[in-house]
Amino acid sequence: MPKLGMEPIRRAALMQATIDEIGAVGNLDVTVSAIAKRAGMSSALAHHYFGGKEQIFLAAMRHVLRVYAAEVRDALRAARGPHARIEAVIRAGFSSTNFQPDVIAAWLNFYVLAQTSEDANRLLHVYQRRLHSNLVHDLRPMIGERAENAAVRIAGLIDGSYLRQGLARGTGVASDATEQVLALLAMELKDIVE
Amino acid sequence: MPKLGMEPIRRAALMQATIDEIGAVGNLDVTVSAIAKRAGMSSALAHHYFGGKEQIFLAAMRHVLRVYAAEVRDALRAARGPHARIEAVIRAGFSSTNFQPDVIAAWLNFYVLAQTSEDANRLLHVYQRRLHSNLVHDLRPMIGERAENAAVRIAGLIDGSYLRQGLARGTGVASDATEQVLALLAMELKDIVE
Amino acid sequence: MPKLGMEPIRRAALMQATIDEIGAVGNLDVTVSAIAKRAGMSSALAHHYFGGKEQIFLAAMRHVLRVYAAEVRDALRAARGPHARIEAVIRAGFSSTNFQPDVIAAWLNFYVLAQTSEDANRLLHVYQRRLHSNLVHDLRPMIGERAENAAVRIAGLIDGSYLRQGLARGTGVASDATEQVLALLAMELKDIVE
Amino acid sequence: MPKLGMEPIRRAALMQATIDEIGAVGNLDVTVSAIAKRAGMSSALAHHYFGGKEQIFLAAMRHVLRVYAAEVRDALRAARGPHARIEAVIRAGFSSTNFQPDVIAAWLNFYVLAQTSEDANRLLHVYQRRLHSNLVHDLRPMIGERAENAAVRIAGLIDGSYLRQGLARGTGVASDATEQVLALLAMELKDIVE
DNA sequence: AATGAATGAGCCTTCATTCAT
DNA sequence: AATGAATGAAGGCTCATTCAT
Repeated sequence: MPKLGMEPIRRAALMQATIDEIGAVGNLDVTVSAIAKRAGMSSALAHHYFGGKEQIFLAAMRHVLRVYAAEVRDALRAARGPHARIEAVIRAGFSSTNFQPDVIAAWLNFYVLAQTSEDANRLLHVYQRRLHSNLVHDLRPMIGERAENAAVRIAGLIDGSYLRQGLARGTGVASDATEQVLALLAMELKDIVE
Repeated sequence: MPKLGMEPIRRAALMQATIDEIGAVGNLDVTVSAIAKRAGMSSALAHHYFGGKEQIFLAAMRHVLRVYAAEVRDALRAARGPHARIEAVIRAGFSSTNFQPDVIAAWLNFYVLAQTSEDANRLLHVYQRRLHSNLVHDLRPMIGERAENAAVRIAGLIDGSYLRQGLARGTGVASDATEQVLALLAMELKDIVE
Repeated sequence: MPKLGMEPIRRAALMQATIDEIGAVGNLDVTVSAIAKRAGMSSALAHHYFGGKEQIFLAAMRHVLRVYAAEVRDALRAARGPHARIEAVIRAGFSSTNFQPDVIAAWLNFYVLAQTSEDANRLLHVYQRRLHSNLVHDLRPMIGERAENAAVRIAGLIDGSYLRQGLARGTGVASDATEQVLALLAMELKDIVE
Repeated sequence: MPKLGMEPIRRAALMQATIDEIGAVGNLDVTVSAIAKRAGMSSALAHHYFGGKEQIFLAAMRHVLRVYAAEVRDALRAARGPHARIEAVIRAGFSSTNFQPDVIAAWLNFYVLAQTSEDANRLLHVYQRRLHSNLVHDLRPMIGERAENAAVRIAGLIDGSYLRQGLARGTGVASDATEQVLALLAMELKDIVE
């Protein structure tokens, strides 16, 4: 069975398994063995490829962020005009890929991990900065200098919706979350005199 | 040496020590021994009083919620008129008592705990419902049926600000968070045609 | 069964068990579990009392050194005159207590440990310095300035005999080793012109 | 790329790498992977050539012994007369080749290994017997029947010096060790009446 | 009321070794 | 000839929890 070039395959399998396992368990109290088993290999191999537990977590986190970033990029490419672009960014966050229980659980736990791990903290900051600049970039043409604060609020509400969704396990209504953020967007755009 | 009435004192000390320890460690990977030591007693005694680790966590969580609730109550009592009351509720969330690193870390971790523990989940829902109804209660006189959605957005932004604050450890700017939520409130109130 | 004041008893049992286990296994590839089992307790308790494997080793090493030191001290106390004292020091090293397979194996392994552990190195140096100064102290009255080098040779032969004894497991002839060192001593004392 | 005659080269590289690695680590807790990497090959290949870890150790040990034996042989060849020959044997042990930290560490660890491995034990005995007979062979013409015991003492001091040198890592003074053994030799030769 | 004593269970990690290519 | 892939086994260590005092 052993083939060559297994490394990327194994790594990908482990990253996905990590997300799934965190989703299944609900927190970061996840054993390397469980992740490895879910990925169909021994825990020793997982260590061989990643070096340690934290690095497995970080890789999984990067994976989630990468998927999210790709989704945003695609959505932006298809959008026409600033308003459509902002809406695209918002909708991407609540897409079926990102708004699933497993992924939400992973995000939430990554926030916790970020309190301890410098690397995790950095990754999350990258995400936040990117979201912020995406929003500002398209808000500015429409509302000028108020774009900065508006972006903070919109991003804040997105995260808040995520957080709250983490609680209501199972009954996730992505549509509602999306609508609330879009409603906020509408207000921000209409609100001439702040 | 004292023999009578130690229990409530011990329990209170343990709850506070739990918050502190979670804040210090940054996550729920907190040992009962560490908590007990911080509270100045043996871990065996901690078990004796609370029965187990999860129950210690839950008690700490209730404590945080209780403190928060008291703060809101006091703020509401001092406020005059619906607008002032809403502002009071918002400000309470970012008060110096609740917006400290330790407490934020505790909150964040309770969200994670709520994904596993039914009791924790219930407690967090109580908090959310209370916040929601507080907001709706005073928004309705001003904006009628739009109060429901507005409350969802405001509460969402409050939670989102908390979440984001958990990341920017140390550089907490409660004022900014408060301002952003108040700005949202202003928009919600002004926004006649939704 | 749990009593109070168990700590010193447990610690002593662990130290002895460590010596025995090293002797039985023949090297430092000794598991904490095996030591603990030999001492009649769980490995967790061993960790509780000593903190870790290396510290268990060091404690055992100190124990061996302490026993040796006590034996030397007693022997010195009973000896009359410089010559008798030196002979006492030499004989102590090959006493039935110190020249047993277990203890020899332990010594040999401690030498290895001393190459890695700073603490172990220090302990062994203490032993060497003490032996050296003991020898010099009583040699000097008899052979003056030649005492230094004579002491180096005598101590060296003592250690060498130990080393060689480590190989000939089982067939330990303490008497021969002692005789050889005493013979060296005789030469050192007689050798007027060096 | 080469295909023929690689085996002896690979084996030699592994033996040397083993010595180096033991010297670097300070004990026998040396991984096959580390040895193989140092020798520039995969650990699988190391197993392929030697069969297992212990056999790698034994091969390295034989290598050390072989180098030592060659050095002694050369020295003996150049020496004229019994006294010169004995001195040559002594000096060989403390030659720059054999008295280096790496090699000393290896020797020391081989002594430990000899307590467990029958093969290692045998190898070390071969060394000891050879040293002994070398010494006796040239001592006998000079001091007759006293040669046996003198050889034991000289060999013992050589080993003891080695052992002590293992401790004083870095500050190796081969000259002093040599001088002490030569001084002992002088005494043994002069000492008419034992 | 309070604690030292004690442990079973479990996790991360390492490593020698094997196997297919 | 040589190696990447893979794993079983084991070890050190931690921790929640229990118990006798």
